[in-house]
Amino acid sequence: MALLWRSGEPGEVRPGPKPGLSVDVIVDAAITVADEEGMAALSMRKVGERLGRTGMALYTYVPSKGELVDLMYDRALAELPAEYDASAGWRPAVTSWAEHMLAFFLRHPWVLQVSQARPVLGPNEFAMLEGMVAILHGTGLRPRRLRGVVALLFDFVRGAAQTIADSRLAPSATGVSDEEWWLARSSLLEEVAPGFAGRFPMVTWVESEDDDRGEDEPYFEHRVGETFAVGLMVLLDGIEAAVKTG
Amino acid sequence: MALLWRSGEPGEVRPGPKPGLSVDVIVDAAITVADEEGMAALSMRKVGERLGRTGMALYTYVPSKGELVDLMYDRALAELPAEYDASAGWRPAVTSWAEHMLAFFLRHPWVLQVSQARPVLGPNEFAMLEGMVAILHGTGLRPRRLRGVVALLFDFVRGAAQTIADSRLAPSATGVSDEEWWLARSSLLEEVAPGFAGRFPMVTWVESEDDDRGEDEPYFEHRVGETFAVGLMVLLDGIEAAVKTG
DNA sequence: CTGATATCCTTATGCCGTAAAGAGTTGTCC
DNA sequence: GGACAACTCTTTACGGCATAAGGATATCAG
Repeated sequence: MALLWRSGEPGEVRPGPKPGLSVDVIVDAAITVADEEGMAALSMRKVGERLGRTGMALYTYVPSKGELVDLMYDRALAELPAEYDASAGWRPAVTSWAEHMLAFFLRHPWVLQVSQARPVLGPNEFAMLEGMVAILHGTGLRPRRLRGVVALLFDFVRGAAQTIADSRLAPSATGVSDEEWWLARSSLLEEVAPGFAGRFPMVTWVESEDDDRGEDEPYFEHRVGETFAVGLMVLLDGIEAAVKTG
Repeated sequence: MALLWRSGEPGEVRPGPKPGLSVDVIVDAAITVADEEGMAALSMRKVGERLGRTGMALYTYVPSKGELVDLMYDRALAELPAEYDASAGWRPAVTSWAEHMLAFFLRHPWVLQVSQARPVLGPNEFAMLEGMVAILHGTGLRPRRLRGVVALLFDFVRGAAQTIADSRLAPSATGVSDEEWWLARSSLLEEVAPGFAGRFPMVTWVESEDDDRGEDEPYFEHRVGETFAVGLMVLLDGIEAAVKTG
């Protein structure tokens, strides 16, 4: 964990060859690999190769793959804004926070496989938290209530990001196009599970489009984005109720 | 996916030795392994050994480890209630759903590493959804709104479960006791990150206990459970607002 | 019995993280 | 300058993983 919080080390002069790498370039290379090929394809050897070294060379700078992943996570979080404009009230600020967060997760889907695995406790994770607690501080919510709200917000955004990221991977994995996949989903289910609609009437109903939507544009990315927007609205209303109760 | 929905196969008589195993006993054994040793320790070989076979023997019944994990997930979900008593209104019913769900995740922490990885679309997953949509159907919420609420609920409970599961693993991994770990967290941070409190004042504030709590009982399990309860309350209030708006 | 089909095993391939040992480089101290 | 220690990076190796390939054996229909 010391690596997470290291600042610019003094760089005392020491014997031995000049380091050809650094923790920073290793973390950057690892993030590139994860962005391009996904977390499953991330290996020490592959990161080493990208830097013109063997996989083992990385162990001079980083004690293990696990620590490298922690570093990747915290470094990636650095691209998030540190502050949000709450001058128009907490609602738009929280909305902005959630949207930045969602976009971040979609830019680095591999983060979704890190953030839920354990508390990493790096500086940029705290900076992100700091940003959103700062927004909500003005509401007058006491710490205990506020912790609940923070957890709720974070879990919701992460879950929504996960769903969207999945919806992007699923079709390419099966070879069908995006729209086809989601159009096929229901018929596929009826085929493999005869009587699906009768067995799960509520699910069938809730998955149906709303009355005010045309039948011609049922593609999933929009649908899932809509679900995010609705969930966020409901969540904000819940916070509002908590704020009013004091 | 056909395996997920297979009912009792007709069992047509066919040449070859009698099957010594079945998909069911394999899935059960795999769940036992995952419950006892965690998802990371789950391997085909280990499941095979538990059944007195080699790892390769499983491939007669199950096409890949990935499919086995999908089957594990859907089978585990079967232990959840199919219906909830909504006679006292949707609020207690949803609360009950959330508590069952949370307990389920904590009973099988490995599920947390499956459920967010991709849509599995097994029968018991739909049964679980059916149960909670049935609760909310009575609120009069339209499908679009309801989808947002469902996603919100599910993501929240899963995220909360993840946090609690982490808090149980973290100390044992580092070798310190549970209370020590969480007591040490702040001082550890001040040590490794001098000026933490000044750098992240809001985080420091929000992590402080509420005024009406004694200093003598700061252990984390309670704290995290509290956060779950608060989050759920906020969430329910949000749903209530959505219901009133119609 | 024959031939087809099934279960299950052994073996092998190519990944993975990382331990161990050593080659080569660069500094400090005498 | 020479010795030594510290350092980077490589090679090799170990034990694990999922799973492809091939073979031994058991069980059916004919």
